[in-house]
Amino acid sequence: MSGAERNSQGTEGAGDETPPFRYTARIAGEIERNWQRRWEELGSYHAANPVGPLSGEDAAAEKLFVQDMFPYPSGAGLHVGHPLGFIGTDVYARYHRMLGRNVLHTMGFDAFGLPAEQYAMQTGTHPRTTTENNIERYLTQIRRLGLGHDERRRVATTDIEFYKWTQWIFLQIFHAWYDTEADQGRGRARPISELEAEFAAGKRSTPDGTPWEELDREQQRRIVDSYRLAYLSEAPVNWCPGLGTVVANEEVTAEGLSERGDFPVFRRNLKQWMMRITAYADRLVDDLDRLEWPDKVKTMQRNWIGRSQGAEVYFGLDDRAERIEVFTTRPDTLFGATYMVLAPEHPLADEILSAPERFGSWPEGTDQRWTGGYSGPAAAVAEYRRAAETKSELDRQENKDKTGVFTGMHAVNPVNGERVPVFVADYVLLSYGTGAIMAVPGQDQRDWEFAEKFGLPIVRTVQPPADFEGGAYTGDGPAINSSSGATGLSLDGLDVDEAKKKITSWLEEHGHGKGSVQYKLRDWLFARQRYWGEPFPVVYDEDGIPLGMPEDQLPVELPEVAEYSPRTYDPDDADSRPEPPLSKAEQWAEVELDLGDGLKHYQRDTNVMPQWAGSCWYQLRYIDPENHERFVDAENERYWMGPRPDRHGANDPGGLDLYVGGVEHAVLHLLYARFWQKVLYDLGHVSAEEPYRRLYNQGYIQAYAFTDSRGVYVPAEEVVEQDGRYFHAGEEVSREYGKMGKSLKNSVSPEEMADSYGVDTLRLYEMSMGPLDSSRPWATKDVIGSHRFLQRLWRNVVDERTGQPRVTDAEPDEDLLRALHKTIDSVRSDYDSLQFNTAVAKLIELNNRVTKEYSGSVGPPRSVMEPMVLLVAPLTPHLAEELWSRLGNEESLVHGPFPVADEDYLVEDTLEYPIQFNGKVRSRMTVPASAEQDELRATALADSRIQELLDGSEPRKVVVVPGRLVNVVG
RNA sequence: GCCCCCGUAGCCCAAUGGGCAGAGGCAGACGACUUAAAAUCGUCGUAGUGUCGGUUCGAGUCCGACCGGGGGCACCA
Repeated sequence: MSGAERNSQGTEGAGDETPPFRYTARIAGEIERNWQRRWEELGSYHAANPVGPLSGEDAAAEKLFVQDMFPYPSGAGLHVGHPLGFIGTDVYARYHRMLGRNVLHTMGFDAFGLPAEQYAMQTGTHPRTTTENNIERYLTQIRRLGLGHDERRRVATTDIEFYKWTQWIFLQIFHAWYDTEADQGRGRARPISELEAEFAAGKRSTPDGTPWEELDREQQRRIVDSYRLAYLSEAPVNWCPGLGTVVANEEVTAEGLSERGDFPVFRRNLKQWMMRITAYADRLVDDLDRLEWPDKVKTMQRNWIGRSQGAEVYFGLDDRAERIEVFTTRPDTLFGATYMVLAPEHPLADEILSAPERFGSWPEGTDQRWTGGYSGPAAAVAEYRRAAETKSELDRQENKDKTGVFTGMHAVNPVNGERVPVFVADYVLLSYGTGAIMAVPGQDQRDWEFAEKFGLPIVRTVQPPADFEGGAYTGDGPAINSSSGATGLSLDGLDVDEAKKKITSWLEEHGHGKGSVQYKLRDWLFARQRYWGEPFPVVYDEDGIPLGMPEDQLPVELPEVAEYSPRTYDPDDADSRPEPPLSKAEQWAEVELDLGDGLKHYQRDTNVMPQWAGSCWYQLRYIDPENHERFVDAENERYWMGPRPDRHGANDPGGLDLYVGGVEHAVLHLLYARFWQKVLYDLGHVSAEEPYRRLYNQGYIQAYAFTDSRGVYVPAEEVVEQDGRYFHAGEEVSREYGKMGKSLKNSVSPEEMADSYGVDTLRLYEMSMGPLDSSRPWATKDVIGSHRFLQRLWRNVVDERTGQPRVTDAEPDEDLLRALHKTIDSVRSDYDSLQFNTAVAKLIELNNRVTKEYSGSVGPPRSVMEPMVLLVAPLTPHLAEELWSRLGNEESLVHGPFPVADEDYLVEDTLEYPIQFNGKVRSRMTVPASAEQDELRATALADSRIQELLDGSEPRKVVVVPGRLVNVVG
């Protein structure tokens, strides 16, 4: 499309007769540039802190902290979908700023990450250069939107001053441990020095009981290190050869691929940094109840943490000292446990492999189905394990057929002394619970399937309903077949909950088990073998013991390297090993330091932190971006984020007031950030227990895309619709609905819209097209409607020929006053609840009314137009400022005033009631608003139409709803 | 397979704790302005709320089943 044609969709193409002061795209653009410059000169969006370099008197006011999810400054440029949430938060922030609140709203950049690194690999451009260029470009785009950000508070995670504090926080976590006994068993992070002191004082015994002072320094360190909240662990991690790095569980899709790049991920034992997020599992679940978050996100976090209550049960083994420990959520079904299953990697399976003499052949009478065709348990288990290891996650998912082999061992069910066979099967996972289960086919569908296949006994221990058909019964019911003469225990007749309680205490009493809680949540794998991330502030001594850098040596800056990429491999090469880029900076990696016992040689950690690190705490840095002494000043933190029981109830955990972003961060960023916040809280560095008190997920702007017969995308803006079919250049094309993007040829940029209509029109349209939290299709052709409204509003204030105000000092009539105050009232409540679409509708409605009444030579009353200008100001700030100033006001309206509805105009003197007859509206009546039930009833029954319908008979019933209607039932 | 959310006019969307189905915008028709067109302004439809059943004086709203769309989880014992 040519430039001229493109313009014709806007108002720029208006002919010579266009009145000189009409609100066109050209005038809108001038106004927007002007006011953006004025705001900058005035520092209109500067929020005052109580103390420090950004302190100011405004901090005496009630605060509001509004935040958008940290954007990644991609080089691709924004489309109109990106700023939806940014505009939403801006409208909310502006509204509250006008109400007199001290509003903190800014935006920084989550700027570490792969794209800049990959671009560096291709072009040799330093990732910092790319990142900084992208940030500048991004800023140019969002600044044009007129967002009221405090520019002084912009941060980027890649700023050295910023990541110095990210490293500092890492050290706090590294130098801390979780005391599960603290705070009445809720647990709390404490400094690691306090743990060492407990060991040294003998208050806490070492794992094997050796007195502390008898251990050498290295042994002591190994023990202490095993308690740290950030720790090194040699454990199975997600190794992604295609990316050349390990990734967190949260970054692996259900198909076993990396979320970024879709490369296969393999479980490999590698030494890696972990964060002990599991220590916080209970608090992370429980505190969800204290948050004003969408239920959907809370549910996703609950599912991810996956807390389940149950019991550990110990099964003795035939002729052996060991026992098998299992975790079950259904200890009440113990009498139905007819076999057991170990995960293929279970330690007990190792013993079978290491004792082929004992497990060389099958016990007499072993069922053929149990052998897998092998000569004995040792061979069968070895082969089964090997097969399980090579199976990818995807294979395991696709094939849910139960497989397994018998181990040759029998265990003893503690409740009745019966011998049950022990199997190895891959439907049991080593990583969950104890890696072993008691199998209860009667009450578990998976066990049922296995039992059927292997010919194992099935015992129902819960009575299913009479009409129950099918396999395992997992519902409630009375316990059956659940007693034993041998042990004297009986659960028969108890319902599931009662039976659970009884059996759990019986197990504890007899030493056969105990109540237990399990979680799906695993510790957070925190290291990446990449370049463009925060280096770990850690060095290793000659014993390989990790030591935190002293605070005064922070930041540990990223070194220059020749190669920005880690070594990557064939995506399927599971046996490859990570080689971080920083390990190639040998000069940097080897370092002489004095860490207290003289100048010594150390080796730096060559991993970098995952991209999530910066976004775990950036809200704290927004508060105090210029503080060089501390990551955030305590008083400033308390002001902006501290708990406010007076406003939010006694249980308020604190946190910022409104956090808006997409739902895709439900478990990653939002879980990690909560975790860091809680550690910082425990260690006394912050006053808020939660980072984000209120969360709101904005929807997405989507778009139609069109493909021709070859399946190639054609420019969406050139497609025409005819009778429900779509054509491009005369050829029929097919329509699909989804994302907006350059490659789909359906991308619309904010700049195009701003050029055609002005930014205020774009902002207004985005806010009016639907509720902020729902997704909807973009429709460029609809934007004109928002623009027309602004033109009419402008015309009601400004004479299009002279540019002079049209308003008069005449008093509006009472009807108009009522309409105005009703609008004020409902727009305020819509703004409060983020219902911007209905606020816009009400403003248009009122403006249409004014337009109708005052379209002639007499302009509308100033006392109506001034409040209207103030009401739209959060949505269209540039236009509103311009009109406000043309109305003769010298002060900017950024800090108010904001109209207040006069209650007197909200109550009506008379009301029109519908009168229903048998539920259908048949007539109407107008009565005084004060009319009581009896009067309403009498007036309704006296209505001629109702009389007619009743036709002389008595109504069977009359329903009177004051303020609503009257329903006569005949 | 299980769980959650959503289906209102040609399209995007409104509609208090059940209480008059329509606030607003787009598109459309007609009209004003214009030599004409664009732009602008004015006037005006259209659906009975995905389907079936239930509760109720009264259901878009509550309950059940089903259909369609979106999302989450998926051997987690």
